Amino acid sequence: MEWSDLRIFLAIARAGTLGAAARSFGQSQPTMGRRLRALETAIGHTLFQRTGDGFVLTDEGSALLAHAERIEEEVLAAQRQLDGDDRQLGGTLRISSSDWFGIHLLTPVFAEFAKLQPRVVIELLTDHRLYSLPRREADIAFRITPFREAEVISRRLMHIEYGVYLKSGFKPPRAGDGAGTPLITMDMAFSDVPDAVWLQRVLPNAHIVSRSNNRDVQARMCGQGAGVAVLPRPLGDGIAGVRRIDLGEQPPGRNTYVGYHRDLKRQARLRALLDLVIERLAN
Amino acid sequence: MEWSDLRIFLAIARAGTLGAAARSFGQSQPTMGRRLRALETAIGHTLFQRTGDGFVLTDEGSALLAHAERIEEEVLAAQRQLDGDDRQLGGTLRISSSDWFGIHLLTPVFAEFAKLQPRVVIELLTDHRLYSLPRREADIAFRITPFREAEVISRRLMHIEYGVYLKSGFKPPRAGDGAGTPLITMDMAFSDVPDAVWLQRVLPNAHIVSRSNNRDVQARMCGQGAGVAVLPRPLGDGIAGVRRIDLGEQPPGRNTYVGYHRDLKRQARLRALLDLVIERLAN
DNA sequence: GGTTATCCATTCATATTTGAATGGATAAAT
DNA sequence: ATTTATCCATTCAAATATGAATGGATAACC
Repeated sequence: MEWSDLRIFLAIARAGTLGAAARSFGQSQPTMGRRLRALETAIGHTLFQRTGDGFVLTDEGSALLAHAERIEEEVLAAQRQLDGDDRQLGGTLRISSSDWFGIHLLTPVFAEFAKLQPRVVIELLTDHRLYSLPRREADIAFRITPFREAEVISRRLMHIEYGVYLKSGFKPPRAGDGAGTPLITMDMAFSDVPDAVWLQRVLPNAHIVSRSNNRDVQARMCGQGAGVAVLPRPLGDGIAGVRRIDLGEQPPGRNTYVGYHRDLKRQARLRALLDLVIERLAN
Repeated sequence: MEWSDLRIFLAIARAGTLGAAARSFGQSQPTMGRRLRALETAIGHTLFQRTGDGFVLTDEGSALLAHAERIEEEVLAAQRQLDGDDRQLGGTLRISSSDWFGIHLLTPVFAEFAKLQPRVVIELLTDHRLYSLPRREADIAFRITPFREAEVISRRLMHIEYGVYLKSGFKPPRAGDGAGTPLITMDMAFSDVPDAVWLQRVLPNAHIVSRSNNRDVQARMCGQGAGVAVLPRPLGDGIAGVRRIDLGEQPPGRNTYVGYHRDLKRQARLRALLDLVIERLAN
């Protein structure tokens, strides 16, 4: 049984004749007659009596009419819900990013977005797992490496400068040496990131006192006077009690990329959030 | 939007891949893919994310899934109801017949049918209107004239003999005369029915004292001694206190026909009732 | 690294559905 | 009685949907 034939049945029941139903439904009279016949055959019951004046519902037809009307209501409810979500940009967006990026750069933008689109729920995931966009583990991802997946649409979002930071009032280390200088750096798994490598090259005699995979942790240790740290400038410049020091050269910056799955290209809420992020952060 | 495509959507959501859905649904993979695309276009939302491992519901897809499942339940409820009506022979049957025929001949059969099929409600209409079968004013009609409508399926049901009746103990009139004999006969509109014409021919000098369109009224008057009446024998033979008299020749009998609309040919309850009526009454 | 299995998307031939045109039946108007 | 309008059913050509075959991509296994 074709569910769509129920819609034909509804139209005929309401119009009372095949011709009138055809005209209002936008399909030809013989087609509607045939599809009604197909429905009657599929369902095993005569739904109308055919007269010269039109079609009269049988008892079975009347019973089915009640069901068909409820089905129609459910279809319309579905359409209203989806239209409403679209127009009101309701729904959830799952975002993945690194921790400091999410905390310091994304939250202001998301707070602004929440005021603009109060019905969108943003779920920000900041652990180090690489969330799979194809598997819908995340809808939008911010990464420091370019996206390689074919089904991901991405762009470079911004360039982030890094800086070297030390607690205010502490004596800066000597560039090219660093003896006696405690370092705060990335954890072992990320010890090969460009800024960590750079720091050990510039202060070859310094010693590491603290490792973390969390930039905020590094920043807090630095602020407590534990040592020297390379931090993204958006983060470091905002930490109280630390200053940026000059070691004669700049640490390497990083690009940040944003990507989403191509199947969500036309999703209104994703587009709206992305537009705002780009407007506020892109450089 | 084709409602049937919702069924495709349901199958894919449940199977998780296009191929598996196609195999279980009995339609090819490309067709299901196309119909899903058509649905997504019609509804204006992406319902699945396509991955190498199969299809993953979007939020919109999940919302629609809930609606689609309710629609499916409604369709199945409709099918169960119609199947149940059919199997249990539930529903209404509207029957039209003349009054005495309904009262004396049909009621015993209908009482028996009610015991066999307690869920069928029989509505017996015995006024003189010619109920229209095409307009579903009646489902089955019993008439003394053959059915002429093209869409009506009919058959001769039985031959009914008529007899002349008089109160027991009264003196029979003289055939060919009837002077001084009161007659009980049909009303003016039906004064030309064969038995009424016959009675006046056989007793040309008799006088009419009572007319009625109701055979039971005629029989009751006869039983009260009001006069002579021609009655259908199934009726007259059952009246207490009257006897059938012989005027030298038999009054004309009548055939009774039964008809129903051809669109109801396969309706189970109609067939069942008709079979029982034929079994009990046909001659 | 090569092979196999599984996935979805696309192409092209075939099957099915659809609609314009026509015809028969009926009712209403003239 | 004839004409007109409206109804549904049927035929045949055109349009659309469908499925078999094929190809590209990915993951798992050897």
